[in-house]
Amino acid sequence: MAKRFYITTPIYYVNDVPHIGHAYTTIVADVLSRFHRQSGFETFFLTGTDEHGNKVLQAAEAAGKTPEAYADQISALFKDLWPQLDISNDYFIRTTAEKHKKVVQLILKKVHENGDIYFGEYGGHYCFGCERFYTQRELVDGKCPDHQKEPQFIKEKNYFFKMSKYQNWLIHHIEEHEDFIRPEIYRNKVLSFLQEPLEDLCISRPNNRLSWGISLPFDSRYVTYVWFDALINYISALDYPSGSAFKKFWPVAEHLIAKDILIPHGIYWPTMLRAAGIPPYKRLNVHGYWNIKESKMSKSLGNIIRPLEVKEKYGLDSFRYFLLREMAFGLDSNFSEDALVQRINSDLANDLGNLLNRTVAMVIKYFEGKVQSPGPVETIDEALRETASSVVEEVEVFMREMAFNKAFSSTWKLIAKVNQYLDQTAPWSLAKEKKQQRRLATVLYNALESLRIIAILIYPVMPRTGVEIWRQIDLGAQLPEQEFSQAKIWGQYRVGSIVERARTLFPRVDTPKAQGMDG
RNA sequence: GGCGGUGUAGCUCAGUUGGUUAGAGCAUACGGCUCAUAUCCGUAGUGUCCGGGGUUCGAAUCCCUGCACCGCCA
Repeated sequence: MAKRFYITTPIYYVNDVPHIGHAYTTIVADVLSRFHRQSGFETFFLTGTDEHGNKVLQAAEAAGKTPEAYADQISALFKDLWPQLDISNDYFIRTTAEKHKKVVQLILKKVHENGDIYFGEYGGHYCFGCERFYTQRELVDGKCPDHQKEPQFIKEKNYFFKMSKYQNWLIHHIEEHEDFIRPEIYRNKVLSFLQEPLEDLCISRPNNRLSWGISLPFDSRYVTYVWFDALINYISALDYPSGSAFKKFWPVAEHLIAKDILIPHGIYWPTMLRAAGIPPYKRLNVHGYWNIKESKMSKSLGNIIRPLEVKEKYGLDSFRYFLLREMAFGLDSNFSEDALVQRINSDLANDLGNLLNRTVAMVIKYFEGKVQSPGPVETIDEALRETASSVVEEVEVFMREMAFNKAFSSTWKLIAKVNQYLDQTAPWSLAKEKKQQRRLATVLYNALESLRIIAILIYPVMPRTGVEIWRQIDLGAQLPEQEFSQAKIWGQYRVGSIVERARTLFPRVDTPKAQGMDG
């Protein structure tokens, strides 16, 4: 059985510029992809942009552009951002791509022919800006909260998807598959949502009101609305129905989303797939929000965190590490520069960076940079090896569970253990005695070997740092191709390597109080 | 209004099925080392486990109730 892994991010809507939320989701997907590639999985990592709808059309008009040109421009903002955050996606899907539109129409046709799409009438308070209906309760002083305008009551005929027909099947499927939606709190939310009767889903808009969309194959007076367009990207990118990528990767599909789109992904999408005769995805992974200073991030509060600004100021790997270390997957977390600086100084500069630095410095000082072969194993060496081995095992389990905070806290147990090991074996004292040269060589070898392993463990989240550690300890640039299993085998580090003292891994951030980016 | 979540050390949080003196990291204080990015190692803490009531030999954990904050739904 081939080991395969398929991970998706949502496709991001192009009326918004990239912020920390987009960055987090995409970085998590990247870390998972790198980890699975390390673990020998054939991996497909998908991200992209959602480009239809009125908001895009209006923004295009405001900018004096065609919607095509405008979508190209904003889509490129995302596409160009990802390489700068070391995102290793295999494909970038756009909903305006021909291949996507074809699949959307194919699915619509299929579901329509199966009798699961019908024509009906719907009336309600409609906000043209949002291109959606509002309930009375959602309105603030009778006005749309986004546009501060009174919605109009309209009645119109539209196409509906018989979602209700698949409600029982879906409940059953979720109950049978414990891992279908995780963490559990989101699985429970979906199940409790399903306790009420599902309404059918309105899937069209008349094209005289919304022209920027994909035409219904069975009625050209309408375009499809939102979900039958956007969600289908996950299979159109794989060249559904006959593409080899679809056959290989769909059975192992895992989606990654923030909690705001739980219902579309947990309910609409599986029922759509069912109606189209496609098996459901394997798993939906749901994460929480990044709050800024205890409040929600929003344009109106002016507290948008821009990923490239953080990278510029603190470095990319630090940012990636912080995001994964600080958030318990599934829960909300707070982003603050103070917390980021604290992580950088204590975890990265003091613990990890300084460990590499002191180890390499001693090899240079005592052996002119050349790694000597180790001597007999002592009890304290054995304890270090055992810690390394148990940490590697824990990290593997935690990564599979998406418990990144635990995975890295575990990795840091090993880093602390090596610092402690150096303290207890005191190589600087051994260096003073001629007959302790072999013991000195052993201690330094063990520290370097630990660093080799640590680099493999941190590679998914901090690829640049991992590679830099390997370079400094003369293991070359092969870390990205290194199997995770190599972290499990002690003693891989080559005797005779020439270590190199290069740049500081993480400079300490000494500003007493960081400010500017979040306030 | 209905449902759900959260409330534990100064801060961020762990605490499995109820079981000894409630934990980790950071921050703080003191001590040690000097290879290292004034870094590292060790020691020390401090807690009305949101309030009240109950079950139990025993409750942060289970039940009831109140308060605060958050989310989803109507």
